Amino acid sequence: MTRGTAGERVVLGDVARRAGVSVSTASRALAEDRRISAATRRAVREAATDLRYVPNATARSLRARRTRTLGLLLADLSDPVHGLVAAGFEEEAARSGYGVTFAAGQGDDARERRSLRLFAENAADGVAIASTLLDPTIARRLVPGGRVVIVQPDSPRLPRDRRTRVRGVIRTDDVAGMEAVAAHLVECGYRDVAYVGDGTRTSDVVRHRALERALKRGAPPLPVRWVPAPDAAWRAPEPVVAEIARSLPDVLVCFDDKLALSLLDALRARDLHVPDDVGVVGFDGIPFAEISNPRLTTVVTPAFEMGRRAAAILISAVQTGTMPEAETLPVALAVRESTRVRLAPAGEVAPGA
Amino acid sequence: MTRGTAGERVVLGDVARRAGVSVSTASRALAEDRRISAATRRAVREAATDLRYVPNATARSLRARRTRTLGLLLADLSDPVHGLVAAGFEEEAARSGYGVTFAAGQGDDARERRSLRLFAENAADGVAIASTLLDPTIARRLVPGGRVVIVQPDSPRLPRDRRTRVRGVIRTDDVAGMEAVAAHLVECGYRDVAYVGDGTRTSDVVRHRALERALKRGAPPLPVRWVPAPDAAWRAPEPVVAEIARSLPDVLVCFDDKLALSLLDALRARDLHVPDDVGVVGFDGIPFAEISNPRLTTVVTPAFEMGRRAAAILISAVQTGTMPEAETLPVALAVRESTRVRLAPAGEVAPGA
DNA sequence: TTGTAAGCGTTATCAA
DNA sequence: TTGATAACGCTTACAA
Repeated sequence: MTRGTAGERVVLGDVARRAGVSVSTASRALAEDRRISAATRRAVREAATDLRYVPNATARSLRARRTRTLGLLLADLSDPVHGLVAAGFEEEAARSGYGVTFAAGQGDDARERRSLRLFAENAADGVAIASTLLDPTIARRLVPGGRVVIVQPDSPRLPRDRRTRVRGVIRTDDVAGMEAVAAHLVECGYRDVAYVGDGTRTSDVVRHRALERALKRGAPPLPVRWVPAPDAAWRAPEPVVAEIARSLPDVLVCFDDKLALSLLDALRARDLHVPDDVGVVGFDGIPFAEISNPRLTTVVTPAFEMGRRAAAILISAVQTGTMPEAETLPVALAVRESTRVRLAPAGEVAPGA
Repeated sequence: MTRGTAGERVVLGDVARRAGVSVSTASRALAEDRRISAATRRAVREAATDLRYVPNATARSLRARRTRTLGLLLADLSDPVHGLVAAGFEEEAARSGYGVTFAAGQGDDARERRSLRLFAENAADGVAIASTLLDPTIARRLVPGGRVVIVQPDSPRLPRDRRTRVRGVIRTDDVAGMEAVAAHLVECGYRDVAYVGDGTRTSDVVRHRALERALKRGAPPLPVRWVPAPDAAWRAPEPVVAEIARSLPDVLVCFDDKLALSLLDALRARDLHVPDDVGVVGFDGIPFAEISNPRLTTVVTPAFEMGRRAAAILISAVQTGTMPEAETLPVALAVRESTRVRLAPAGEVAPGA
């Protein structure tokens, strides 16, 4: 028995020897190179199967100067939205034969930089960053080829308006989402609207402002109260609800579903009934928003699809060498049980007419 | 300017040249090798920083025959339990300087094998498999070193009893969990108990049987009805609830929280009130079980911790060469609102006395 | 159509 | 304490 048949690692040389050809022929044969005769190709394939040959991607990557690996950095893997983004990212990457290595930043700047460095050392062909506070410019610097796509950027440094053109950014159309929310609130006859959010994150500011603007454009124009809720408020919503209860608004528009659902629970603990005492609107459309009690009215965002697009864009960037322009994915308002028509019964009464 | 200062990739040779030493010295210096003088070490470090040198992990891995990378294969990344497992796994791996590459099997056998093969080609130092149907023996064969740890194995092929000793397996103490559930059910005075699950997955069978046995041991012994619910029933629970409604049990013990929560919603849609008309018990303790309405009584499992342990065990196996024995992590019953004392008011009446 | 040999960027062996 | 040099396993000019 030749070497390689035993416990030793089987390498291409072993396959070549068994097939009675040279290493280069074996290499080409396994790559289905047309220059190698069909017979030789089959012989090599068989030798490879017999020996249970597993190609060494490390050696291949070193030689080829590309790893067929994508890096994915996100804030928290256990978050439902991020889980969906990651799932979509992995699915698309796998479809194209790319591996995915991932890291969670946990909102810790040092950790995020360390992760990007790890991606760099491991020579990821591209990197996606989802919902982290990291400055995109810094992120691009930390990734050698600059092949970075940012999903739902939350850095305060990124231009907030829709006109500025950026490359390699994927976001949801939060403005349109909030416009739909505003229209729905008006339709329901809500007057005293409160927005609940932390007041600093980019996506929070974007959503908050979009809501304000849309409501200001109405007839009559409606103001929006702001109820501050720290970033982790969804883990301990009671203080926020206490603040809310001091002067109950008609409806609460929440930064995201996690917050909205936890508020639902905390409101119930205070015997405040949704939607009778107060309406609640979420943002994201996570699965549990569909089966909460009451079911949550929310803006459904395509989290899984964002992940897919991020991977697709990266792979295309790797292959073409140019990073596609920013994409904004559509969202949809799902009206459910946590909001309802308030004053007049639903009808032909044009609001403000 | 020497080569490497420009856009070209900076390699160790560039650092060595700038520091005025040889490549080998530079390599050792960056590895903080004691044999290199402190002065030289600092000089090399500085050169590296100046040039923004990023070591090439691919080359290092090729030479060192280990990648400092772990593979994680799970069924569905967007599932809350898996998300937590993944988060724990990544955290522990990162703590030890390991990267994590992951893949989702989506219950597709071919896809799972392909993922394991990808891990093999990329020479992951170890692989963790969570909640997949893959036969552990096959899994071990597909991973070169056999360094596999299986989290919550769901293969029908794995020995189900607690005596058999296996290596590299991490599971939760589902039997103890169901015993606690049984005790709670008895305490509540439930008589007509139904178990809802798909009837095939290992964890389903384990939980089902454990519940049956625990209830059979009571005084009086209680039987358990079985309500079949296909694997994906939580996406479309209506047919299951229809079946349940034909003859309403006192309490539903569900395979997992996802199923329990979706049943909660479907029951409500039918005007069946929980816990007044029927009690509901879940399993897993996912975050939303704490804030559902009613809040879900469930067996809380340490999903995040399972991920941590899996990574820790793998890393130790990589370093020591031996795979630690199976671990069973403790669970805890969380009694919440979806179950309640039924017949007699809560009191000193010993059940069955 | 196939073989020879160079080289990807490290680390480790052996000398000095 | 440091330096030359040979691997690691693969792909790809360049030859034949």
